[in-house]
Amino acid sequence: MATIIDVAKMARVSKTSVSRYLNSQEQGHMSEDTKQRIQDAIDKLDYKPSNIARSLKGKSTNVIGVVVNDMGNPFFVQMIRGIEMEIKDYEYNILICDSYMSVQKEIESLQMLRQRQIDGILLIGMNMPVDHLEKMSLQAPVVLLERDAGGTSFPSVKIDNRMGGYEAVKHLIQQGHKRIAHVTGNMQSSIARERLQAYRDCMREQGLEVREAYQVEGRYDIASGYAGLKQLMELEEPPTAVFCANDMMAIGAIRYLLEYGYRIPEDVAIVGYDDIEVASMVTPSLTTVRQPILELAKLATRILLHKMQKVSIDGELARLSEMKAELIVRKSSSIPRNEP
Amino acid sequence: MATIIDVAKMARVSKTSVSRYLNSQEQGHMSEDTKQRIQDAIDKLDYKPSNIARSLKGKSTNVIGVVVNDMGNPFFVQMIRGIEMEIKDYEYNILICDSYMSVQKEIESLQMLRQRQIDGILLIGMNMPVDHLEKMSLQAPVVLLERDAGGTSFPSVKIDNRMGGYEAVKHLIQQGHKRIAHVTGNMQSSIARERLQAYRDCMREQGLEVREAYQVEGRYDIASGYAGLKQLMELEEPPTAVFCANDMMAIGAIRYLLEYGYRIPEDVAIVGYDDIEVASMVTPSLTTVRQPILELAKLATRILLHKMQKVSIDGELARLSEMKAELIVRKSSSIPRNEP
DNA sequence: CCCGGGAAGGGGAACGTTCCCCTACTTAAA
DNA sequence: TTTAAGTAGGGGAACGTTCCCCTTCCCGGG
Repeated sequence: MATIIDVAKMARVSKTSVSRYLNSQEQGHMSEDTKQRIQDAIDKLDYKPSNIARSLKGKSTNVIGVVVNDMGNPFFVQMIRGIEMEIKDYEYNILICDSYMSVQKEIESLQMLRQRQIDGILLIGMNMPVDHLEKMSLQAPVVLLERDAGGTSFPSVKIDNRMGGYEAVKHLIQQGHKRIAHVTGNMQSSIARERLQAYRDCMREQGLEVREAYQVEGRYDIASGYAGLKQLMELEEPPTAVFCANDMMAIGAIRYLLEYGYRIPEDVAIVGYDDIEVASMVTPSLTTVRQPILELAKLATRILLHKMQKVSIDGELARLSEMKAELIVRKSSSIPRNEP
Repeated sequence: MATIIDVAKMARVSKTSVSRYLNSQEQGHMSEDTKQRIQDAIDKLDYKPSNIARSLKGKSTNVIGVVVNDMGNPFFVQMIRGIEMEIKDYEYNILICDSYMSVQKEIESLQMLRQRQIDGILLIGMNMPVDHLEKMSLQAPVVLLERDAGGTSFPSVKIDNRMGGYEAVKHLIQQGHKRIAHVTGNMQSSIARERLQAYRDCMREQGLEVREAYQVEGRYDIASGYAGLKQLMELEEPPTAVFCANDMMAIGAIRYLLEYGYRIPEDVAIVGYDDIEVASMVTPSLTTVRQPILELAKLATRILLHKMQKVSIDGELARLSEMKAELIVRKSSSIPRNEP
């Protein structure tokens, strides 16, 4: 690999001049002839400045670290894509870590990012307690995605899970259901807790009984939705409707019900959460709560860029950290109206 | 951030000793007392060695660059996950670039990776011609995923697309279809070309006419499957079966057919490719060709690690670069046998 | 007493940049 | 003619490591 010194030698100038040529925007202090010689040398040697040396000298690495709670979850993976889209016009790149839903792994990833002197950190659906995060002295701005900031001052972009969950349950109640169950997400995650809370609040406020047996814990994947429904349907008094904390589990739930001969939504209605791309493609098509995933990821990224001083963001937007979710009613929950 | 010098000062030793303490495996040449003082200083200062400085001095950055052709494709994204899983026990991290199916972007990404002095490169479904890649003098080992190496010597791990495609089409023929169409992937990708070739070969070998009008080009996403079917069904003599080059397009195809009142598989049979997680969840469930995605990604990663001398791989495995695909017959293509 | 060698540890160059501060030359005003 | 300012360009320290090679000390054998 050619270095700046090789270029300088070939162009018969000092490395300072080469550096100036490369970095100086006004490019003053340099004759056309010199510039030409430098450019020729660069071309001939196929020289590219070393990012490593630059990072060592200056402050920034131009890398953004992304810690994803679970790469098995398409919802989270979609966010990575949103981040990529937002970032691609800056000179940043993304370093990815999967933390496999483990707090230990999260801590290790964060420590690694710190060692790499990353410029900014995006945490997707983190499990770790926020105050622990606060103590970690990671030397870079952090933005939380799909995780609330608790008492801390980390910016956090998420969807209003309360409202989304509330709407979902209310919709089921409006369909005439009374025995409504809930398959939660991984309870380490604050989103799961919020959706559960919304479920309980809505039930109570609408005058329905909140039964402990109707709340089963899942892990956001197809398998745990399947298992959750099995557990629920084997109860003495099984529910007639189930609100699943995400679409993957809802798909698993549908799977279980169809396998055991239940009709959806006549016997059991299902509502999911996320509106992943395939939600409208399964049978029956899935009633769910749509989240503006890409927009969410983009907003979070913009806030991070702002914190890193690369981009200014309008103050309004910076504070708007809760985005609205929208209930999408499809066939898994709504009985066609031509029945009584 | 504390540096090694701060630690050395606090422990009243030289930086050399601290470095020795950190890196030397035998840890000879050092008294217990000194070690203790160094460790205390490290703890007190919360010192972490700078990866950047290490990279500058030594050769390696411990980063693997992954260029993904299209992050919108869950099939590719799944591979990233496989890479993560394989890598997580080494000290490597993954830098991701989405090339948005553009050759230009691919080149830029590769150049960027070179500037960052990445240790190894994984190219997922690259569009660029391989000989162009060969000329690029990227200073790191490369492994191709889902892309054949053409005449070049790059290791390439992929699924035997010929066989998979052949099986898919043969299955349709066995179901009695004669007018079989094909929605291809992005024709810039070699996978798409191989699957098309398999389609044509199978048709010809089974004595069926290969019509140009029955070959429409898609872009691997739901929308282009939908559009492809529209185009096909508006022909004077529409096909009775369609082989789509991936599941996303097959889902789009199903979508179109259902929307326009066709029955699947009675009016039109559909076969996809990939067996993504939701293929069995759509209605009708999708006949498809299953690919061992995670295994594919893991194998490719192991080969790369091998090239980077970090792991030895048994020679057998290193050469086995084509993995077998398997046809999964579901309801989108097979007419229940109780009809005549 | 001298000497050799091993253990413990330190000094400083090198990695490839950037950037502060310096010099040399030119030109024009005083 | 001196001086001031502006233009073109260079020297070298610094960023935080690693690692080669050096010094010092101690101990045992002859």
